[in-house]
Amino acid sequence: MPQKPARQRLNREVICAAALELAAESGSADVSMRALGEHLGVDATAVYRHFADKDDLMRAVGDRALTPATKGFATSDDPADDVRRMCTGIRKALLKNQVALLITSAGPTRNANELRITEVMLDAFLRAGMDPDAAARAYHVLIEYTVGSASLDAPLSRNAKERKATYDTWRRDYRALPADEYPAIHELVGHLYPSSDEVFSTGLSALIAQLMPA
Amino acid sequence: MPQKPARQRLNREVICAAALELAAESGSADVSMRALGEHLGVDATAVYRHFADKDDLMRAVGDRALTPATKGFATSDDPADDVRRMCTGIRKALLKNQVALLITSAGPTRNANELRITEVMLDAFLRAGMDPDAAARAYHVLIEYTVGSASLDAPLSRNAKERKATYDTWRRDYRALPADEYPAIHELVGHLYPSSDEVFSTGLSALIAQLMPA
DNA sequence: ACCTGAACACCGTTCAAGT
DNA sequence: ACCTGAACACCGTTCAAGT
Repeated sequence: MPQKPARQRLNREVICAAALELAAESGSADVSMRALGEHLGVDATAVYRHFADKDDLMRAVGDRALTPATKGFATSDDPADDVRRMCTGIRKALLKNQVALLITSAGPTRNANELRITEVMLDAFLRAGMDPDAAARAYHVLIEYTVGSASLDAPLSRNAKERKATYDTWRRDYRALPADEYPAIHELVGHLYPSSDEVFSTGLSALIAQLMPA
Repeated sequence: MPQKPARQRLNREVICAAALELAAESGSADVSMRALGEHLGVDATAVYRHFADKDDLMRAVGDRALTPATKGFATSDDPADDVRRMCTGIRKALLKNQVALLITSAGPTRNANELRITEVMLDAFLRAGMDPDAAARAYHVLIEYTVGSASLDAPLSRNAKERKATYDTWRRDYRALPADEYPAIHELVGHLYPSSDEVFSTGLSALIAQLMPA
């Protein structure tokens, strides 16, 4: 009678999936190799048979997290809207899996989803009639804004109630400042820290409006 | 005869200065407490008499690195230009000291320089005649863009020759892709990775032009 | 071919002890 | 009041050994 397979054979796919599970659970993509090994039911060092080092693994994990942004993305006849939807999808995927900071620190993943995103966005700029220099520049600006702001928003994005409490604390800190030294802060403190999704949307619209021809 | 003072008494100021020295030397703000102690000629754990933990220390270091951006900053009668100069100064200070990623991961420092920057920028938006909501939003967008893009540019910003080599490698990777699957990348590959300062400037101008009234 | 486990060279942080 | 040093509970990674 056949042995029941105690656990699945290790490969890059199941390792990345396990890392994303741990990241989603813990709220941080900073997963230790030992914790990852335990989650896989395997010695921590077994992962090194499939990835050169942790950096290599983290790049693969980061790219895998972007799958929802590329899977089923459909180009429309409105290039500006395509760019907007793609950037919004990237942000959503990064925040959901807590991998924005990971990608920011590990650098370009050069993996499948990242390449697809680049192709879709460059294609949209070309369809909008932009010249090559403007198209390349717009691509870099929008990627930096999208990934960069997700990195800054990530620590707060987990729990709505907790996030609101943090914002309240920060506003309280501002109100405690001497009003004569910080008059503008005192005047605007009630308006600071709106929803970070709204802030992102404001900047994204501004960049698209300014960088892409009407 | 008096003992010569073997080394300076420890305080927050000299500890931050030492951490910034180490960060500038190593090209990364990720300094270990043990390395910091050695640099100070002191046991690693002595730092804990002056900072609650490493996070507390890193926030102080991050804010201290922003000193050049606030020191001697003079408000003009052109609010848009004030915002532009402030954001450019922040970027320069972050990249010089390699502290962008540190601030991104540690969150707001709530220290003197950060508060000064907030006051100067909010004041500029008010002087530009913006309503409170638009002013607060513009502040968040510009800070996220400035700090976020510096975080992404930081790993590359150290050495011009090395940076160019990295860009060349990335362009080579793009050219190796199948042209039928990635036509837009192939068309634009020669224009990708312009100077990151130019990319930043493009985005900054676009945001200011769109968010601040003309 | 793939995984294990000991080992190495590190971490941040606590706490009793020194001065 | 301030610093030391041992100790604790971790890290990423290498490499010989197992199967």
